[in-house]
Amino acid sequence: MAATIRDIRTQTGLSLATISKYLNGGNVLPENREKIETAIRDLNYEVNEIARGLVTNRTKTVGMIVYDIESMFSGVLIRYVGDSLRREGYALVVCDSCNDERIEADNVRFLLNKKVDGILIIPVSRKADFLLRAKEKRVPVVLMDRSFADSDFDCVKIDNRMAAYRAANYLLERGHKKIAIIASRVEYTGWERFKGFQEAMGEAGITVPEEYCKIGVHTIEFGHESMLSLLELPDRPSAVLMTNYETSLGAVMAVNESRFDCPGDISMMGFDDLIMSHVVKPKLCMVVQPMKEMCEKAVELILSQIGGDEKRPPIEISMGTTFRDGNSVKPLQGK
Amino acid sequence: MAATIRDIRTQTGLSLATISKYLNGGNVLPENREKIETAIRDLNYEVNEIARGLVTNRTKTVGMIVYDIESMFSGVLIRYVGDSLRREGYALVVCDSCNDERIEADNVRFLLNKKVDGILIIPVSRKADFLLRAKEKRVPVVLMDRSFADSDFDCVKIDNRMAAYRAANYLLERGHKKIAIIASRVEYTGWERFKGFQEAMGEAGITVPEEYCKIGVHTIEFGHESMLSLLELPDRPSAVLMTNYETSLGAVMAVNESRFDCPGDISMMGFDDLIMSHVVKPKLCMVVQPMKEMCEKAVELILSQIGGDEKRPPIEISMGTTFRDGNSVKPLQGK
DNA sequence: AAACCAGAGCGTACCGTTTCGCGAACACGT
DNA sequence: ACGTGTTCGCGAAACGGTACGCTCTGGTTT
Repeated sequence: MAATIRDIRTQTGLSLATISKYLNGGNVLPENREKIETAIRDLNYEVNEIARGLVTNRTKTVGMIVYDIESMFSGVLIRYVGDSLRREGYALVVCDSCNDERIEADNVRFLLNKKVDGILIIPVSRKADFLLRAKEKRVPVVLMDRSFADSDFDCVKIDNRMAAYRAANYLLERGHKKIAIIASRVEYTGWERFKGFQEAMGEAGITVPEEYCKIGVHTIEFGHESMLSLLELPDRPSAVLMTNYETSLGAVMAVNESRFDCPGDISMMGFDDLIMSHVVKPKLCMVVQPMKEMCEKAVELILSQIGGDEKRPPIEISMGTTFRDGNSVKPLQGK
Repeated sequence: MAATIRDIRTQTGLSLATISKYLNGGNVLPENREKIETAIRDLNYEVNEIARGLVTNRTKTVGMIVYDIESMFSGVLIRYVGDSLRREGYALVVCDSCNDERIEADNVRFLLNKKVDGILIIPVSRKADFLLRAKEKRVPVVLMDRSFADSDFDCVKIDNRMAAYRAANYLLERGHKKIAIIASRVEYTGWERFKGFQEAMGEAGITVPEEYCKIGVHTIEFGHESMLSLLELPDRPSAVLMTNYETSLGAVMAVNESRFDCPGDISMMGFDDLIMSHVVKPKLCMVVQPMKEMCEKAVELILSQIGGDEKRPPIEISMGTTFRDGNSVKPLQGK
């Protein structure tokens, strides 16, 4: 049905090799170039990427595996990554791990089978085993947002420890001493943020009571119930740090439902300036991650691996965060 | 590097044809089946989907073009569609039209060039012209959420007119007469919902004053500013119907910022029960679309087109909506 | 015993590109 | 006039599968 390179041959009288060379930007005589171009227009020929892929072993497709597509965070990453890739002519195939290591491993297999040129992944598993197959097949991998202790994959993430460290200091500087935190146990980022928080508090000479540390999962529900229980403590904290987007939302929701007022009765500091945050009241002070830049870097890395012939040592990029001001933190002057 | 079907041949001594037949579920002698299976295990052979695609003209990949990936609505659809497709062994390539018809047309070209087996699309354009190339190449298309007046594509959507009609009646039944609406001019769904609303109001013998009809775009910003201006009217409406997710959020945000109370001063009814809605106060009464079912149907349709040999007439599926109760509507008894 | 048939295997021609080795043509400096 | 590059084009062999149409075998009909 569709025109092939052979049709171009018959119309131009040139050989396949010459036409292929032209198609791939090689040098051909101006006269021949002319012929080929008109033939292409006449037959409205388009190269068949499948056939090309068969011989070049390239599909111009990369896969992205996200830990949980329901989380806003991965949604945003998908968008930016898709944009950047598309600009380079690559398609993006998205897979959702649903926070399940088994599904995650399956996704890797699926993508390798689909012969993607590279894999971007926000991992669920704590170990890199399931990525072995990719390495064996020399399919480039770039980790996003989370990394493994020992692996030698490219990686783009933010400095979580520092982000939380500074967030804690922000509260400390405004006179808060009784600061609680809502973080996560299992996820890398949540845990690192918890450590950063601990560090800042330690340096300020404050030991955080155990009931101020809500360590669970990064979900709206957990943020919600954690905040409710914090509010009911006999010795209520004066400020709370939520370490990701979902917990931030859950916590705000909890405060709004309660008889307490923010920032009157309790100050809050959130994470991730996604669209939803503009809607909730009060306007949250928060740590914002440079998501777009992160995605662009990740795409840059994966393309450099795909394009580069000789293997280079893995690159790990750690990005800084910024603050967004709001009115959810009350300065405690005299206290 | 990787084992090919020819390696299986040398190990088993069988012919390519037999092995291929086995791989595609054909009948082979038990003895040969045994040989092939061990060979596959020994060499850990996997069929090369690219090579297969070249001859079958199938890529086991479908494309999805969404009008705007930033909208939560499309995000959710992507997830459900991805899930369903994956279950059938298909990969999903996502493209974002950014609400731009030119980009949309480009996306179609891109996907066709990538030789996807089918295209799911939530269109931006009002006319089907840009899908012509797909039709020419006999690549199946299924429209989602929005349809064209005259085209003959499969389509899955909800009954927007009826949804809004019933929403309006819900308010009317609770004694509201001064009802405003926030809808959209350009988007199909918003406009249809506006018509349904008009119809219900007309049947109730009420003419909606022009200043109660905020017809613009389906964005948070528009919802926000519309609600603000409604609140400032000398003759304030007693209830407002927002016709999609984003405008619902914007409107809630506006009320929360204002000196008015919902449902005390003003009743609200929203659209689309997405996660964000749980967070905002008050809990919104809303119309909810059967998104998951919609996606499953869409996938079913596209796969039936891909699999089916003979062309069948296009199918248009219209789905009903349900209500979610909240406390954002105050019954006006005596009035 | 002839005719027929189902089931299984096989050869081989594709599918639409890229790539490699080689040779022709041409320009250039001596 | 003659080697010596350089540029460009060509034929043909991959790449890794599928599928058409054929043969062969052995059992069942008639």
